[in-house]
Amino acid sequence: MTHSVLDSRKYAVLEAIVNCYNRTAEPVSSQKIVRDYDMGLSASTLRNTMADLEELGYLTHPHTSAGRVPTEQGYRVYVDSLMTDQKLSRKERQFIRDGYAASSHDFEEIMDQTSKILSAISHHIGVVLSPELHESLLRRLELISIDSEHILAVLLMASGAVKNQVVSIPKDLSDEELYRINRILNEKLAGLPLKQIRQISQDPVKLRAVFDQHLSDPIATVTRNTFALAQETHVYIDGTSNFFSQPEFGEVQKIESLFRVLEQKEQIADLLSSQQEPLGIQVLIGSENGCEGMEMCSIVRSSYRVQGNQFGTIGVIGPTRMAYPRIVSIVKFTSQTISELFEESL
Amino acid sequence: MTHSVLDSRKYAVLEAIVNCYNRTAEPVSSQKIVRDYDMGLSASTLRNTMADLEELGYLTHPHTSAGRVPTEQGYRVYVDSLMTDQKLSRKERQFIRDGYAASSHDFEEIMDQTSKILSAISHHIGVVLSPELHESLLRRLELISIDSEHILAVLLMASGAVKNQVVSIPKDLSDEELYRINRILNEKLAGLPLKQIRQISQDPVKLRAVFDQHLSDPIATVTRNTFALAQETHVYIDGTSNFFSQPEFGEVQKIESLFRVLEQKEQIADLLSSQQEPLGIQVLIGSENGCEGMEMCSIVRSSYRVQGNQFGTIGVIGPTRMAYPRIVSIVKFTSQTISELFEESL
DNA sequence: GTTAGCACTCTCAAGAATAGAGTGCTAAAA
DNA sequence: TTTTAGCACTCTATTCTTGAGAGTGCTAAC
Repeated sequence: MTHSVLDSRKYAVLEAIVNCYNRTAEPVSSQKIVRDYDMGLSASTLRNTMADLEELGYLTHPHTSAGRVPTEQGYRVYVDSLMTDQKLSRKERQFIRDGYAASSHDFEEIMDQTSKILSAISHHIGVVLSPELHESLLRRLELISIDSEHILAVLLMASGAVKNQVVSIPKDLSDEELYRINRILNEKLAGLPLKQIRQISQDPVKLRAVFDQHLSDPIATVTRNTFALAQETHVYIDGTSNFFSQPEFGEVQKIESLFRVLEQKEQIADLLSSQQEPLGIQVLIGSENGCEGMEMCSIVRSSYRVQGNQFGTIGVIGPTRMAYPRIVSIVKFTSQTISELFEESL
Repeated sequence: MTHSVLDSRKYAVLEAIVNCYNRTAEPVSSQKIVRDYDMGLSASTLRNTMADLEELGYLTHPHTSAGRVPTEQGYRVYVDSLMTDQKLSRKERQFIRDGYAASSHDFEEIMDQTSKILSAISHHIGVVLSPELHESLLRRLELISIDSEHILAVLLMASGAVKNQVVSIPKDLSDEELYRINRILNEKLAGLPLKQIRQISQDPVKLRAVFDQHLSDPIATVTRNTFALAQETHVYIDGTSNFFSQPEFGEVQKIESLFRVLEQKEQIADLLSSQQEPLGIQVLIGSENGCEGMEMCSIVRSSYRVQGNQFGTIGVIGPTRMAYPRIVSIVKFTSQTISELFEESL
């Protein structure tokens, strides 16, 4: 086969080096390849090829007399066109499914469990970003009186997600009045996406259009306050301590910067959601993630479908030197599984 | 003043050493004390006293020609009878109050915010354990239909805590029937502690006694399933990365064992709740916490009152060498503040 | 185009030497 | 009897050196 830039030997050597480096975490020498991979070439020839690959930017040298290490660019080529799909074993697939069998129908529990499954099976960090609520369809709304000035609004989404929100109310509302408002809100708003409801709630004209003769001052206020909620997604992380067993994180300062980032949930949320197209799987290698302190990490992420056109993201964060084929398969299969899970719960 | 075991000079020296070591994280030499503390004694004399303190078990030697370091026993004496209260500055108190001013009435947000405040002001790890629900009084219960086989039960507690629970229902219940059950459950169960409700729900005799002529098969089932929830507390942790700046955690393996423990939320919950008496503040020094992997850490913890006789726990986890007086004040003040917060929200 | 051979470079581990910090002990001073 | 000065001794930490080993790059032969 012929490739655009490299001849097939260069590709083969690059693949071997990535492979070997991912196993050992140590620079790969020409001899090592001769011994471990039967390429029918001598060490000398390999050295020439390796020098070429280095010139092209796919490999580096830690120092003069060390073996070669793939660069980010090298990994990019590997991920894009070299690596072959690695099917998960029956056991692994079962492990993932079993993980969900144990958890209840509770939305948060499913999210949390997903991060645990991902980290347990990948031996890296598992992250889950809950879907943005604003694409979500409101299934049902329940208003519960707390005290004279507050109510608790429970928003049950079609996906099964539940959002509790303490809402200020303007003046004492009788229980009957509250109940009436509750009924009307459900009648008029259930089934609509949250985004649309928010637009309605902030626009007097639309409010009038939706509620018609039912519109009253209390209704307008309650609606506005209930749906003014900030855009909010939740991040679930598990397996952070897996990073300690990675040899390249032997020094504290390297691991420190990573952990400082991981504590910033918003950053992780951005990291997962930025430029993620629906249902695609995506690999961000090293500094491609654009996240300061995570230059030594790669991310394999995929969105999952909760319901309708509403998506969340799951991912695995590991060292740049990760077993991409395996991790990609894990993330792919898990996102499928979770999507099916939500589908059948409809 | 006279003490039981030690004369006042020994106490003074021990205090000076703890003080100095906590500042520098390095073994304290006799000369260092002469220079930094005006004790009116020569280095020689101090050396004698230090040797005595070592014999008594309050100090150790890393090696022959190094300064002294307090033992856990030494810290124990320091904490129990040596250290003096250190009032928080006006600024610090304001910082804590401001932290709550920003957060809404949402129960979870208050918990989360508390852990953030604790870690930010202490520069250690802030942990919060939500109160066990079973002591909590049920304020209101709301049943929301999900599908033909499930409903969502929303339990609003008197404390403001909210618990969402997906509940299986035996057969199709009409909306009217569900509404009726909801009304009856509220009528009969609101105001009771969850623990009692659980007992009732599992005992046919008690069920009959409470519900009287209203008791029906669906009511019994819904009640049983709704209140069968596992005992559940939530742990909120923030500031874990603060540990990286502690000099005694310069090696990866030391910090690794700590982080492995921190990822086990149940262990942290146990750690916080074991033998915690109401409203007392408590300091667990080093291995006293009985938590494998946390021998190098101390915990300052205190319970807070949410409502009635229902308590949660907050705490700060830091290195054994922590500024105990300051941290104790922080934990004490924060637990007061949070208790007041819940009191006024009643 | 491929390979063997070889000089060269760099790292890593082990050892040696040195400086410095701090103690413990002893004997003198208060 | 308590305190202090003096001094020998111990241990650490740093620096320098050395040697072995791994791996490359280049050159010349196949």
